[in-house]
Amino acid sequence: MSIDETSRKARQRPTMKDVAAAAAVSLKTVSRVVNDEPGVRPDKQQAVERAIVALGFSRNYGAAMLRHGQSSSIGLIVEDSAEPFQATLGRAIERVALEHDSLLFVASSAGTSERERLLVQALASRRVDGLLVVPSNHPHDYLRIEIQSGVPVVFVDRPVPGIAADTVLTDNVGGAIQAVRHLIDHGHRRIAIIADLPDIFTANERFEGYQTALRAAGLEYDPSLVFRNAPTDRDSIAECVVRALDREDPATALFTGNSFITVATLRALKGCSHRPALVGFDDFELADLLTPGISVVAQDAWSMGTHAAELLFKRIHGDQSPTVQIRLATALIPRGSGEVGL
Amino acid sequence: MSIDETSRKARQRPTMKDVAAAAAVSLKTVSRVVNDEPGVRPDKQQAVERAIVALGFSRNYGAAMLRHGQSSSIGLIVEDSAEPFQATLGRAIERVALEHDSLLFVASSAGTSERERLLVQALASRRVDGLLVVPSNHPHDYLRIEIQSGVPVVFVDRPVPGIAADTVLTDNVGGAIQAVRHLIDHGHRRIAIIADLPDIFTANERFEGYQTALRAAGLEYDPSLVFRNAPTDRDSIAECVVRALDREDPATALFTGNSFITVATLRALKGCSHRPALVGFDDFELADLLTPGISVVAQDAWSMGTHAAELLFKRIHGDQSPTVQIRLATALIPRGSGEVGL
DNA sequence: CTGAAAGCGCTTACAG
DNA sequence: CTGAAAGCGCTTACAG
Repeated sequence: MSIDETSRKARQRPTMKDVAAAAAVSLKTVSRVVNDEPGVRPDKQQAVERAIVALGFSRNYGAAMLRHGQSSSIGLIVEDSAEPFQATLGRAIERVALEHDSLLFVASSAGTSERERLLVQALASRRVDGLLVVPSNHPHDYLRIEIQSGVPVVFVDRPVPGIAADTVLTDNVGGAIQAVRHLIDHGHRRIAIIADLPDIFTANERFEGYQTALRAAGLEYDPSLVFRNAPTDRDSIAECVVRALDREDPATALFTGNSFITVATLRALKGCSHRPALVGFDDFELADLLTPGISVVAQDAWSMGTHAAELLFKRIHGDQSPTVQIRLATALIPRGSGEVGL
Repeated sequence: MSIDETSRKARQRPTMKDVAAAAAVSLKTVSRVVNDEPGVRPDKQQAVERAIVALGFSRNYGAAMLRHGQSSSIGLIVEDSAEPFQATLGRAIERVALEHDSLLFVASSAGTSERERLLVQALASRRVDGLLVVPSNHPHDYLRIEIQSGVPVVFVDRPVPGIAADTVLTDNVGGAIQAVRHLIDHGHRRIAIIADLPDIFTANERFEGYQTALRAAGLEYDPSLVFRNAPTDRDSIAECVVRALDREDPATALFTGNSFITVATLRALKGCSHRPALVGFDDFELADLLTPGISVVAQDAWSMGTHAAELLFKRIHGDQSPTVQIRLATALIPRGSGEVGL
């Protein structure tokens, strides 16, 4: 009964063979019509089109794929598809995919390499035409295998050392320099940085920018103003804020290394009587509605996704030119918090 | 040259046949090992497993699908996958899908029915095992066709009149009642509502809750406090705010019908000397960091997605029981803006 | 426990 | 302009 049900359902969808029978033409003629191939007599063409509508036929891409090797789908692996930056990235990629008649699988790795490997394999099994990956900071041998198998891969937001593939990055160093210089321009000399763990690529680059900006301004580098070990929980970040401010020679300005840290810092600062100047890396919603508005160096997730996806489809369409790395500029958005003097 | 390249690439991936040859067994034995079927002698099993690793074999799901009719993938159609509520929905669905060894296609309809139809067809062509849809408010005949073809469909956030399918909704009426009663409890008698267009299902339900709460408290319904035509641009919403407040008998409290409207209202209110009380429908990030914190009635996107996906997989696994509709409760979160008296 | 044959729904390569 | 045959990589149904 249940098996019967299943096989009936499977048969319920009409195939090209059914269409051919209904239109009294051969299977191949239906195929030509469906694929817009030339050389079909108008009357047969019409008969086929009518049969397609009448039967409610929809071509089985899977079957076509089996023969010609293209699945008309691509995959995106991020850490967390619900996080705003990555969600926007996905939306932009989705748009480009649709332009190429492709559909997007979205999968979240949660930042673990086991999960990432599992997802790469799952996507490879579906024979996606290409893969976009925001890589976790771990070995990626399984990705090398896919690349060797001929699956185009583009890395987004972070490169993977040792694997040559197109990569789209934010200009993290430049962005951090913008942020810190902005604070220096407003008279600050003691600027603390609260950033992600040093094993994260973007965190390292942003720290490098921080140092460069200080050096360029002839400011002394004070290690006691550097907090690079902020784990991703609010309390530890709040502790960093206290350590930066609650002392004899406090920081007068803060540079926060990503939007999670920025927001956690704001929570810690809430209710403080004398607040330091602040510029955050990465924009976030409502930054302009807070009092004061939060100045940020913004990354452009939308163009990042667009560039990455376009790069990927070039490869899918056979582009064999050398691997490229794209760096996207950031934009300083002053909203008040960074324009506070001493 | 380029064609050669392509065919070489296509052949680069080893097939079960290759594995069978390498392990000196038949194709069927490889199939048994790959599918964890019983009845394979341990030594052959090992030989196959070794060959799989050695060749880097990964099963082609597409080919398997062709035979047994399951693609091990599902599709999600939302209006905008980058919008926080829908992004969280997608993330929750993704999680459930992975538990069922399924991968998730995410596609954004931009709220237009042409795009939605196109996406339904694209997903149907890929023979997804099921479809989750946040439907646009338009006819959905193309969906009825898919349902008749046997594709399980679950509607999320909004029902589709005339199509019987599992549906997961927020208790919009109850949530609106919670919000408005909260304002009434704090002494407000003149409560304005700024909500979405009446052709939107959720907007209607929330308006119904607004009316019910007023009636229950014996308050007069004043049509001049009702703004149900707010198009989705900031300026029109700002205009509604002005019309509600800048008059002889102003509203003392505002109920905003979704988070976009809430935020636009806050922007309009920024800098106002005397701000009305406010409760918004739907939570948003940083609502607690604003001054005052914004009180909201929160929907639970995560459980919404989880429920919807679990419902879908039950259907995929053959559940034929009657269609259900799930209503998820909302939660009032007081943060300050709604606890302002007269 | 094992395997040879047929077939899923298409496209490719070829013949007329 | 049209179609019959073979084959893509698997699973199903069956025979040993």
